[in-house]
Amino acid sequence: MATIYDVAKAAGVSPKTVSRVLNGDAPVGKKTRESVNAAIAALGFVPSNAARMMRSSKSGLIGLITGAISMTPDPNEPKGLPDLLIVQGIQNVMSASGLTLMIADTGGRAARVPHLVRTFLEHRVEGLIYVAEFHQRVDLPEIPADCPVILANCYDDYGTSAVLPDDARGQHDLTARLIAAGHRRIAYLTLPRETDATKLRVQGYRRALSEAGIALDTALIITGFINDRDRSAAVLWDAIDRLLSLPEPPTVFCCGNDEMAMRVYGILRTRGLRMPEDISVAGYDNYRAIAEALYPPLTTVELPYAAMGARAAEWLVSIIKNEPTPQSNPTLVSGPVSWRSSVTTLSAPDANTVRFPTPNGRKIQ
Amino acid sequence: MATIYDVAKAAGVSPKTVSRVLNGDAPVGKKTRESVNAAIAALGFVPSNAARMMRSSKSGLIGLITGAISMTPDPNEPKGLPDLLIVQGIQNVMSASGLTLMIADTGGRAARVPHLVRTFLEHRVEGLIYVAEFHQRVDLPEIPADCPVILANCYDDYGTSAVLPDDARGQHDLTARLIAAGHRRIAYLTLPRETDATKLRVQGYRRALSEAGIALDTALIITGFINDRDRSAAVLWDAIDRLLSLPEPPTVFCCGNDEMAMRVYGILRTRGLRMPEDISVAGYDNYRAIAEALYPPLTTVELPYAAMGARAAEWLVSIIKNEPTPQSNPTLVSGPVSWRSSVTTLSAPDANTVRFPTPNGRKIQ
DNA sequence: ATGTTTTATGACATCGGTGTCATGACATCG
DNA sequence: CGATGTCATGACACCGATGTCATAAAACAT
Repeated sequence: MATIYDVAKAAGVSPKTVSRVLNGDAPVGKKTRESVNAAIAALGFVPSNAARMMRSSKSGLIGLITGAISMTPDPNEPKGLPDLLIVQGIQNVMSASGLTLMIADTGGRAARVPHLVRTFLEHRVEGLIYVAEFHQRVDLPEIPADCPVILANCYDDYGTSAVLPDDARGQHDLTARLIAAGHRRIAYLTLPRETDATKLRVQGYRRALSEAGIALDTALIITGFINDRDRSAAVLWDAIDRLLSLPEPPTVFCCGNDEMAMRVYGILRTRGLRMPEDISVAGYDNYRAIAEALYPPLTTVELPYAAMGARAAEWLVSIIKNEPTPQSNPTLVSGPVSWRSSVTTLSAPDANTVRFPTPNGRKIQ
Repeated sequence: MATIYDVAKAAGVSPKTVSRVLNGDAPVGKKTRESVNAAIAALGFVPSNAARMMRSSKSGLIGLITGAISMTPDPNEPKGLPDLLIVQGIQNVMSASGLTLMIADTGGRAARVPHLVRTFLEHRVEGLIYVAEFHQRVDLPEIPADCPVILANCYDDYGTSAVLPDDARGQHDLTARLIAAGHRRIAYLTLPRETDATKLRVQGYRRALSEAGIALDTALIITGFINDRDRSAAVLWDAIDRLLSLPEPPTVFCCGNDEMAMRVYGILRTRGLRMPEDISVAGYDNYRAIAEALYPPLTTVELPYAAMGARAAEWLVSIIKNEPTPQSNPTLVSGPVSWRSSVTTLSAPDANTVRFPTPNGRKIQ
């Protein structure tokens, strides 16, 4: 690869003059500039970032660590991919700020994180963002204080800057909308109960009920997904059966995510129930490949991944540029309810009885 | 940030000795090593990659350009994300080879590619991989011959090394399996006809029919998806209606991808048809979040994204290491058919009549 | 004891750019 | 016309590692 010296020799000038042409930081004679540019083109010269960095000690690099790209050990399991939208949101802000994003992937092994952090520090990144695949607590290795860190979709015990989804508000808003649509018996099929998202969403669910003066019936809250692949399907079937056989069954099923909602569609159909006439379903995530393509399209809550990414990136950029950062920590980002036709409006308060299907399906709506 | 000179001073040795401790390339006295390590720890010293690179002119970096992370202008549209599995496949191979992967994203704008290539060249990457979001022809800016390039999921007109999915074989194998299961009237709802994937898959479909001695009925091949968001849904409804009203309607619908299959499920259900008793459905991609969660689970063809990524990465690594590369160009990678219960086996050859649903749904299988 | 390795360490140049300062050629001004 | 200022350019040091070579001390062989 040609160097600035090669270019200088070819153009018959000093290396410093070539540098000036490259950076435009001092006036250069027109003829000189032309011959330098000709030499650069002829030699295919591209300046070395490493050499530049040596002097300036400004790398222009931001390190991003994520498990998103290869989260699961199973190579063909793209679940959880929506959180890549966080990366997209970050990317947009960074390229607008003239910073280069280096993305590294844990390959699903948390043990690789220290190594990745180390590699980034060797590259003298000016900041680090850690993106988690779901709302969770994390524990990163120690990072020098002069390298600012932002956690996206996760938080730690040391008060590191964090951007999180406002799960409590999301589930609250959805539940409030369901209540406004006339629903009173609202089932909630949760993700694993120990997750932060579930704890917060249950809080939101309860708050919405209490604001509407509806008594909480804990029988309506059931875990609908567990991390055991083999048993998870059975758990969901069982949860739905229990809910449907309640003396006063629910009129709507809220699901921990859109994929669960899709499974619920299938299960309810085998029970002879039609959506949304017989029973309503709502999801969470607004995972559009599912929510829009399902029939009927799914009412769900948007997990504002792209916005979270953008907020995290803006926060980091403002820290690097030494601008004031009015962010509260953690920063909560909320997403809107996406209202689609999987939820029906119950006009009469006594309408919440499960009706049985008519002989053959009809086109709905 | 501390330098090797700071460490040397703190440990009372020369910088070169610190370097030896860091790299272990020459014997160092035990006591000396200990005091150097202590100084490194005390100062939080991390060697600068830039300075290292200056001397060695080995960057250990691989550049990866993709539109996968932010493919769509619409910020919440994660369609097409499965191709990130290519990135995952690459990542695994690279980290095993001790190479650091720098990922850059086009942000959906092809015009950004030259800038990204330039940035990578400034970082002196030892190789480049371009990952396309779907099987397509591309046209990259010129890249110096000493920087090897691999195209993944795409190809160009200049004979650049390319790794592609074997679409013809995938659709052939699926069709052959359907024929073996007794199907004779096999509908094919394609992706846009001008795409490479569709052209190749139609070839595979036709070959499977001709191998089985079944006459081709072009009325069974209809475009089921167009890139116009507003009209695409109508196109699919219309295509299905036309197929169902044929004098001899199909017994199975092959779809251009799993998401289309999910939509087809919904449409067929509104027509009062049950899967798979009344009609079978097959997809393409093996997008598991959909294929496994749908009810009934979807028969589909795996698009071997992870394997393609791995092949591309291995190819690049062997070029960089100057090893012989027995790859043919393009390298075609094929994925297996994932046979699930959305396709029924037709025993009697006269069984291919559409039956109408029984009064209420039953649990299937 | 002397010669020969081996071990342990440092001095110094080098990689490819850029910052600092110096210099010569003009242009401008009082 | 001389003093001052601007323009265009080059010489040289420097950023932080590492390769090369030299050298002193210790270990080993004869």
